[in-house]
Amino acid sequence: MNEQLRAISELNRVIHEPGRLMIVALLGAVKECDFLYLQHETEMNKGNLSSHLARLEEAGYVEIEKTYRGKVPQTLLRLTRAGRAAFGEYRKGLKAAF
Amino acid sequence: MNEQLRAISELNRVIHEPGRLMIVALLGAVKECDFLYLQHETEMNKGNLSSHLARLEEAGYVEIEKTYRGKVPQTLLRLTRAGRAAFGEYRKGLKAAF
DNA sequence: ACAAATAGGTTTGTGTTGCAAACTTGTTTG
DNA sequence: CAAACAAGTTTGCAACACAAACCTATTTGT
Repeated sequence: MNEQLRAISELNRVIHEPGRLMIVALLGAVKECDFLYLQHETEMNKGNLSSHLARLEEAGYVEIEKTYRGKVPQTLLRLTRAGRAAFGEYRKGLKAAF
Repeated sequence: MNEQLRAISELNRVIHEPGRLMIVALLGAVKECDFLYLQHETEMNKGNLSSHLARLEEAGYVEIEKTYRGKVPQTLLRLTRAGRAAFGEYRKGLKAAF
């Protein structure tokens, strides 16, 4: 197997999925944001966004902090160190592939 | 939605799947090859490879020609014009995203 | 010569996903 | 105080990726 194909086959699937890739790319840029901002930016519906976030949290890539802004609940999201590292690796993989 | 996120969300899913991405990348480089060469290069099993190829053919991205080399059957694969175009778009999308 | 193994794929079965609709819990508005 | 709204989560389902089993023809071993 050549290096290009190996790089492709080793791409992290959790991050590779476009829905999650959008989330990770955004969080990589803004450090922290809330659920609704993310929903607006990605144009995903809530259900979809919620489950992608759960998967990223389960993978240890995203921290989910449930808090309040006054009386309205607010969910804050940020990449973990592992998430940032995994995203870095993913981009390195892409570079190696293309 | 910003341009980076839009580029990600518009990535062609048929091509995005790593198994198929390997196939398309390889066929983009070699113009034509047979099933077994592809299997060796990608390290996929036959079943998996066969179904990814079927999906690419159905999308109009790959041509599958069943022929013989002496008495042994040989399946030749190549990208169609549409496949080449779609792969080009996909790479442009990646560039726009990262 | 003929049974068993090999070659080259395809089809089937199954566990995972990605997705949107329906639901939940709390708050604000008429 | 009922109805609408906000902020998410859970559920249900169709599509998918993957490998095991299968198929058909040729080759090899005895």
